[in-house]
Amino acid sequence: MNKRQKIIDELLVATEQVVIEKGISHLTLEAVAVKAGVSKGGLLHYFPNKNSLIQALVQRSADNWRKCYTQAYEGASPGPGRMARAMLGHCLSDTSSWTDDLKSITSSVFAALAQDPQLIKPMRLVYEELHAIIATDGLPQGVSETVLSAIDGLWLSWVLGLAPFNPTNILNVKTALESIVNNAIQEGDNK
Amino acid sequence: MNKRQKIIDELLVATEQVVIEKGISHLTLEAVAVKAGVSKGGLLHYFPNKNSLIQALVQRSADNWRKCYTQAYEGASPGPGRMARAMLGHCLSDTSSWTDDLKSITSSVFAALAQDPQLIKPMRLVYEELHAIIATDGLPQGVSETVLSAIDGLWLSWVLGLAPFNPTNILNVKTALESIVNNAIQEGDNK
DNA sequence: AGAAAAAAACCGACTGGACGGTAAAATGTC
DNA sequence: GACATTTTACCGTCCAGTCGGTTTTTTTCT
Repeated sequence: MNKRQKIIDELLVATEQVVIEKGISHLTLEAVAVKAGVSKGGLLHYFPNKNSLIQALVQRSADNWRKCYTQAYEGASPGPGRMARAMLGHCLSDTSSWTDDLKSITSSVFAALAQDPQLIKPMRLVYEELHAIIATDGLPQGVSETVLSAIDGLWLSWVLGLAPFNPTNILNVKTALESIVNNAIQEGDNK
Repeated sequence: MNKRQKIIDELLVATEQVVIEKGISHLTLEAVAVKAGVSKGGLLHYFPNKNSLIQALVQRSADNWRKCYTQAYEGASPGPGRMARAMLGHCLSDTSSWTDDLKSITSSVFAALAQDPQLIKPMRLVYEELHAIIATDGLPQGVSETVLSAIDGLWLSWVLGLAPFNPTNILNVKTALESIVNNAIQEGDNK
């Protein structure tokens, strides 16, 4: 990674932090510049305008997200419900950097929504890819989709500020989902 | 409902429409006033500032949301999984005004996030009430919570613009959830 | 009932600050 | 010296909120 791209990355990290720490309403070029330790002009040297800054932020988050679930998928054993099991293992585990990834992804989504909802497109593409994999997950129709939706529901309600981060509830849902997935796999075996 | 409250309600509806039609970034007092057919001064006569406007909007949506699930709950037959069944019947049915309610709720959440994340509090309270009911739903631990989370995931990913509104996917998830809930109820009967 | 007074509703020009963006100068780098 | 980088000063726009005023409605008084 050359120097220019390294700086760009730092600027994007700063952008993310501003959103997380101060909220979208305080996401200004000035705030990002200060957080990154440069002047506003310096920031605008790398991104011609705010739109392109957020565009890059979203792209970065989307790429990261894709990497997340791809890794989880590859880490799970092959067979029916591979993606469902991968997500349960990765997204709902204590040890993962799940919450950090979530904050990152969500700050991008918020920034995009506040700037221009169309900017969210790269995220949508990743989501579509994810759904395409889910559709061939090999469990009875709707089961893997349910796992995905339930996980989505847990983190979205949290990042929107609707629900507190509740480990107990997450664990309960995780356990229930695991048993659902296991049942679905067994039913498939018995057929 | 007296005249003043009727006007206030119309102003809140206008606010909602502006968010839905133009996005949070274009939610200005001027835009709301125009949409409602009054002047900015007229709008500010009822709400001393933007903050109080959005505060009222969130409160209204929260009340509406509470009404939604309370009605659904009361409409479902008593017994284990009553809330889970209620939500599956109401939230994921074709005939319901679910999507309209969602747009309304979401526009409030967005407006709150853009103005001041703390304003979301009334929503959080409703969510907590909902969870309290869910916790006593009588199914094995985590099952009703999973239903709630899955439904949340479906609508949140939609309203955030991450996923298209996909009736087929919704139906698949609904079917899977119904079978999960039915199994959980039967298991309880057999014990 | 009808005039007078008071209150409530409403308007729209204006202000001050915030913020996105520009441009030229200054600094550093090869 | 040429080029990239960075800063500083500045501009124009947008927008929340103010304010003085007008109109409409309600209340009060006779």
